[in-house]
Amino acid sequence: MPTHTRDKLLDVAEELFAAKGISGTSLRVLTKTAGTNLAAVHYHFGSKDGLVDAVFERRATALNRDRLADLARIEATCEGDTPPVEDILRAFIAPGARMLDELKDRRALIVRLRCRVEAEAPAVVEALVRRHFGVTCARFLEALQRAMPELGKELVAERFRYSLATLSLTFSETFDLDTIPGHPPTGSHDALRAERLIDFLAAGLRAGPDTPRRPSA
Amino acid sequence: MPTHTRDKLLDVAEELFAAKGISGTSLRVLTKTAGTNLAAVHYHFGSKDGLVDAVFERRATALNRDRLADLARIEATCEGDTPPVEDILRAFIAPGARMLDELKDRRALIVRLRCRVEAEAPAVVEALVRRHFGVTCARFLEALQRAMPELGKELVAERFRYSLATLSLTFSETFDLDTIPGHPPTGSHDALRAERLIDFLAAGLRAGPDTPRRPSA
DNA sequence: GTCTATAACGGGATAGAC
DNA sequence: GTCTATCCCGTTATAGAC
Repeated sequence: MPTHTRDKLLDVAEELFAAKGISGTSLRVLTKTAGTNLAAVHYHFGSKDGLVDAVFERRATALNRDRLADLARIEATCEGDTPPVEDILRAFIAPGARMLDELKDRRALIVRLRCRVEAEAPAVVEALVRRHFGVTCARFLEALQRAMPELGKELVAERFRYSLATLSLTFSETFDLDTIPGHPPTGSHDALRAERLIDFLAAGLRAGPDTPRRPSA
Repeated sequence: MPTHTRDKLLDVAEELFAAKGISGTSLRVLTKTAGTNLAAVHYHFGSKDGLVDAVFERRATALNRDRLADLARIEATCEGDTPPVEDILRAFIAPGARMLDELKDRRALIVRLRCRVEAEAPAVVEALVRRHFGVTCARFLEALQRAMPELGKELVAERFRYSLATLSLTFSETFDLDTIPGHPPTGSHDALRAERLIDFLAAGLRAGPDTPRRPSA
């Protein structure tokens, strides 16, 4: 295989970036782990930034495709009407959860990468996140705004932002480890966790001022 | 003032850590911004890690104190009964939002730091977040579990985790800038945004399988 | 308590052989 | 397409004068 080294670099980079962050991963340990050397990175990707972008793009492309396809399908199902919020959320969340379950052996994924990127330099966030996810997120935002016209576009946008924040951190490893001592991550099956997350987010997105203060008690 | 340099270092460090992350901030630019030099850091804090911990602790101490005080107060108000979910959330969220508004001129805060830390090395997360916020989070989790016994402790714990994730990223600068192109951050007043966040999270925390699929349409 | 100067190290990028 | 060797820079940490 001519580009075997290239793929190996992508795999190892994805894994290490997700685990230790981008700036926390040096090309030295990266290439040593991949069984190659520094020069290979610069030959195949031009620079570390080039490698970062390639790693990100490989998953983002597939993820965006699946998300938009799922959304289009459910929108086609309910002719003329808008799909329920849960279904829109599922179209956004499920493809990532599916990926997580499929790639479970290698502990690397764009879903975790998305969280990792948060703390990189603003330029990196701008270049990667907005570029790779901007249009898809805008598309889903529209769908949600159409599904809840009574809330107003601004409020839905703000709540969608909250949802994205939750999603970003939920599937990261580090967040599960901390903050609540003694309470390990609940389910190993990410697809199941996704359903519980959808319940949580859908209720939050739909929240109205008329929410009952005490449910049943 | 004898320890003027020390305070200056803490202020500048907090600001830069929140803006560029910990590993993204070098002691060189940090000390130059503070108008001092490398040696001062090691004299006052022993190492960069020592500085990080001091920066974190200064805000965490005050934040935990305020959060627990607010919670104790609202629990005292409703004798014997459990306070509503919104009030518990407000006791957790409002102190941070207050801090943000008060320290607005300097754009630094533990609330943003909390997000920044996410992508640092796991050791940093473990050392800082769990240590500084562990007991307080556990205390609030108990309160929420008492407020919603019908949901079961595990589900409440999982949803509280979602809430913490949302809170962590919501007040970060970077997250607002990306992901949804063309939609700048909504309100400048963080206390107001906190109330909207409370609505969102409370509805999510309380979500039941009986949530209506379409609210009013 | 604060400084300058420097040590000791690790980072990404590159040249050039093969 | 892959390697070794090296360059150059920025990093933290430290020594020692004041």
